[in-house]
Amino acid sequence: MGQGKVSGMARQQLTVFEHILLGLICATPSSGYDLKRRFASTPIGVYQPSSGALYPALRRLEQQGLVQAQPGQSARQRRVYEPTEAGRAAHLAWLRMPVAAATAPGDLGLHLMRFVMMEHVLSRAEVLAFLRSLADALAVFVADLEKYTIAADFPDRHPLLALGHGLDVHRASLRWAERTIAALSAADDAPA
Amino acid sequence: MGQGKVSGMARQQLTVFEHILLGLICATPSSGYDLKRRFASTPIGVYQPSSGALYPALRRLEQQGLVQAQPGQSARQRRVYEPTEAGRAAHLAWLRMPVAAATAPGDLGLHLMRFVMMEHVLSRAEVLAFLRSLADALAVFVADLEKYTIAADFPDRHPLLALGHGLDVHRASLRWAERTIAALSAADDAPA
DNA sequence: ATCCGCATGTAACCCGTTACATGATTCT
DNA sequence: AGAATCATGTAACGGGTTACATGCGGAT
Repeated sequence: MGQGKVSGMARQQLTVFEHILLGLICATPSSGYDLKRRFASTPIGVYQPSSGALYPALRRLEQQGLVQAQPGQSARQRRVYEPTEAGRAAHLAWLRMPVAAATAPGDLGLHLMRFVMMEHVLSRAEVLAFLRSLADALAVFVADLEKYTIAADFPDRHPLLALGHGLDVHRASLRWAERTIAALSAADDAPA
Repeated sequence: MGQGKVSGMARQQLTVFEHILLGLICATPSSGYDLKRRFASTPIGVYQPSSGALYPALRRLEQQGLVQAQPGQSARQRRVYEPTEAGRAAHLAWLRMPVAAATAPGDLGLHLMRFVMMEHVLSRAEVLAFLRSLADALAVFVADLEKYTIAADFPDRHPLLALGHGLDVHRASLRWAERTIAALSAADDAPA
């Protein structure tokens, strides 16, 4: 999870958490508390960042010049952050990052997060290309796992069954990607 | 992931990683290097623990009296660990830990790991009960998510689509659990 | 005036990562 | 003997967790 020693000057390469915070701030300027509540109210409370993670991360983003506290506004007991130009650029670049086929299964949650944040930011063509490359990566993974599964010759049953679970789950992801491509391709506009 | 301040005396409550190491050692006594290779050769190299994680973790297990280096044996440049009685008991307790419905989706990988390690250690009845409770937890989660999904009224499309992915994936897990229950119930013995 | 919720922040701790260091074995 | 591999270990660093500290604001 950490990405190790870079030392010396300001570390580029944001953490996943930082990227997500930046994305949320790009969507709507927010204070730390706002972000906290947004995480809390998210469909099923997956991951509730602690204060000790949240505020330092915001400061790091600020120090790297990716976000800035809104100046005028009001009380000084509430720092509402908004993205800088550099911040928006970094966020955009993150959204556009290609899907690495090798790590796609492990990064699935991350890619889903990116998918959500892409809406209204990237073009439909870009979104479709993203989904296409995600589907391709999953297809390769599923194919490899299938090959491995039939070749495998375990003495025990549970390992093979567990492998089967991975296969099922990634096949479901793959089908979702295909279906979503179809859905987004079809809809030119939704009725009210 | 960490479980925070316990301070003072020997911290009980092993980390997931420690539990897995303990499980591997219970299955077959191993040195750190052995374990490393076992991780490496695992179906798809998911997670390759670093030396800096592995050896300290083994020492912690040793200090808590859960494993011990085989004494007689041979060279002192290769510590082969075997479980102590306390270690076996802790491993057993871990395998028998009930599936917490609230966290089951997030702990799915963990539960799969436990499922693999259960073979030949727990009775078939216990394994089936485990799978049953896992299936129940997933069913609840899926039902909740379905309810949430139809109730939800987002202005945007992507969040709903992403939610749909979660639904698909967990439905696949649920089906796997049901199917696996059936498979293990049916087989009294496999033909050669 | 006080009490409670908003809001930000900090200290101690834990553990994993990278990268490096260092013995022992084995092969040639 | 020297090289490659086996095998264990350590230091610096990053960042998340819990738990606590602290100020401001509005309600009673």
